[in-house]
Amino acid sequence: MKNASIKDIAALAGVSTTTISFVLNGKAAEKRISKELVSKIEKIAKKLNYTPNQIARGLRTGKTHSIGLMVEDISNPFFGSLAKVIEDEADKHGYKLMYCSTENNETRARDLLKMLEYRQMDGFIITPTVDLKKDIELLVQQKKPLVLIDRYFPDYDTSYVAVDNYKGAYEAVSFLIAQGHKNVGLVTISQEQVQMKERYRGYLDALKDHGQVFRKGSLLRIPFDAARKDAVHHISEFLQREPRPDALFFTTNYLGIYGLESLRELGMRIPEDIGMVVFDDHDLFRLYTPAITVISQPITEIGKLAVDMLIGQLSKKPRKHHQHTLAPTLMVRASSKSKK
Amino acid sequence: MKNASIKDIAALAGVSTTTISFVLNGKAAEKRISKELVSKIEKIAKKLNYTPNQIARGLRTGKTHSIGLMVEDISNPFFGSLAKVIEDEADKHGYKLMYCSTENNETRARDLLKMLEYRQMDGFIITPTVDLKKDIELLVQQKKPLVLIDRYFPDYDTSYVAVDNYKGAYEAVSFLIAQGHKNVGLVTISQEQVQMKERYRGYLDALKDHGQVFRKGSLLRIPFDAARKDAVHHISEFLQREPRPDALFFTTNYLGIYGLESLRELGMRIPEDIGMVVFDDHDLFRLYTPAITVISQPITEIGKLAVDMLIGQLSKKPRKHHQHTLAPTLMVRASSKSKK
DNA sequence: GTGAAAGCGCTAACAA
DNA sequence: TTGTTAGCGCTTTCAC
Repeated sequence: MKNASIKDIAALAGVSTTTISFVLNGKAAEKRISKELVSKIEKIAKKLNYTPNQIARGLRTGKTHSIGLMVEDISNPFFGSLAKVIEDEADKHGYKLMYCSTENNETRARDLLKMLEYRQMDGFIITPTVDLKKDIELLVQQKKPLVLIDRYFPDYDTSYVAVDNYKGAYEAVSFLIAQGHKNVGLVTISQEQVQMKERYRGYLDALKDHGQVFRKGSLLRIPFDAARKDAVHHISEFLQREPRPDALFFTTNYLGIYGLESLRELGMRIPEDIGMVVFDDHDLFRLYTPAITVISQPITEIGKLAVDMLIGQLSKKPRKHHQHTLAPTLMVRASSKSKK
Repeated sequence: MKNASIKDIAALAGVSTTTISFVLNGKAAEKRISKELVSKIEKIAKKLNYTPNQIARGLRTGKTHSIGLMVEDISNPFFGSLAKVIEDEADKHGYKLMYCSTENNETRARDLLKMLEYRQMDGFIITPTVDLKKDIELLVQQKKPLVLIDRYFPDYDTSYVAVDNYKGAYEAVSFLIAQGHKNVGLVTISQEQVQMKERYRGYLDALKDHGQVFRKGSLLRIPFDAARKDAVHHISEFLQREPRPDALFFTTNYLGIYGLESLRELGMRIPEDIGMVVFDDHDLFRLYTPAITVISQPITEIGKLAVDMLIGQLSKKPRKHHQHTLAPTLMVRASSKSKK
């Protein structure tokens, strides 16, 4: 059984498709179509189980009422939660999401962006990979509604909502130092994303401002796409190299998780043997014993803001780019020495 | 700047849109279009940065190459991971996903399904809510490609891929009993979903088969939409009612997480004060001290199978419904007494 | 108050 | 080897 079309209704009602279209789009009053006709049409539509074909409508109106959402990895709870907030918020405005995970793979990200364009998304909310700048620029030039989240291009003017990564990292590391840790190491990923650079910079400045010197050996970079096992292994090796760090700052939640695995393998105790702070919260960190201190991002706020900004672009003609940098929160828990 | 259309290319190349369409759809050879023309057209297309409008194409072909994915909650790592597998697998076949979270809300689920239909999804992968049966039946009647995941309707014949929930629960509870627990309680949600019913049944049968009697007081049902705080509170109360259970089986990962919070609040030790097993794995359970024994679902297999089944339906005409019930795995860790 | 007809961008019979 | 044309389902202008 094919789906009923506006034509079928027209045939049954004995009127033109135009009238049907008017009625079904709530323009009956405006067009002063008779009450009887309206109710007759509505009855037929209901009986035929009519659903307007959004593809056809989209072709005609140029609007799909769909938003393309590109995150790094939907299975990461940070992005999963963000996606959910975005979905809810978009829904309030009548938009649906087509989503995809870049997995931080440049080629994949580029292909996905193309696909989203092909599919005529009305707007985009994107966690860009480093090399996606050119493609993003193109979108902006074409005046496509677009909001970047989680990261952005420092030297290119787009709308984005991110978090003060520098500040978060600075606070995290300063906190570790204030708690009495003498040799804070950094575990980060090996990609040059702004937010990671900022977290790195925050780490360096915190060391400097508190009279600690940065040693190259205190830095561990793990490939983004490293398998869990390999990543854990890297961290374990890192932890056994002299001079051993007495605290670690992890720049992402999954690195923190790997870290916990590694510490457990090595039988190291937190915070006696090593202190730690992680960027991004997670159920695991909250409930771990001892509970892990984290830098927590305001996920709901990020998501809502991103959608609202996009909706703004979608509706208003003359658009300006807006940048929002939200403050992350240091959630002090028990994963560092107590102050001395 | 508007997007270039096939017309623009045709105008520039001085040929008809048909020819352009053939060339751009790889039918140049078949239609024996001259090499020069082909390369000329391709050059123009590239210069105009041409991207075919999939909406228009979709309208014409009736295919959107999109799959509607409805999960319970994308921010739950179980569904997040599943979504990722599905996305990857669908991508291999050239399909993109439009996704949404039902949040186990019937009205919402129904609306979302409608939206996915409006948007002419070629097929559907769905985690249905209990009352969605009628709507699903309608889809099946219309011969829409459809695969249910995680749950299904026992009395309605559709394709689905799920896990042997009964067996998983039975094993979990039998294990707890075998480890010496005398009073195993059940913490589940208050909705009548098949998979939950099955887990409940597995629990009851395991008790019976091992000579334990079921007491009503050993059962706690938590509303699906309970706020974290309330849920934790419920569990805490439950744990303080006499006679206290000496082990708990949680039917979902988030219930298990709430449980952990509750136990921590009450200062109860695992497994000395209470043993536990959770249905669904999670980083938290794996890394918690002590590590929590779980029933783990084969997420990758579920996702791949679901997509492959759907693709099968998408391509082949005469379709049969296939049901797959995969075996979950008991991952024994340290959250129960040692055998005595 | 209602209808005819054009057209959104693309594909695919059918022609030439 | 290439072009003409109709049409996918809907919206919308203009006409009556």
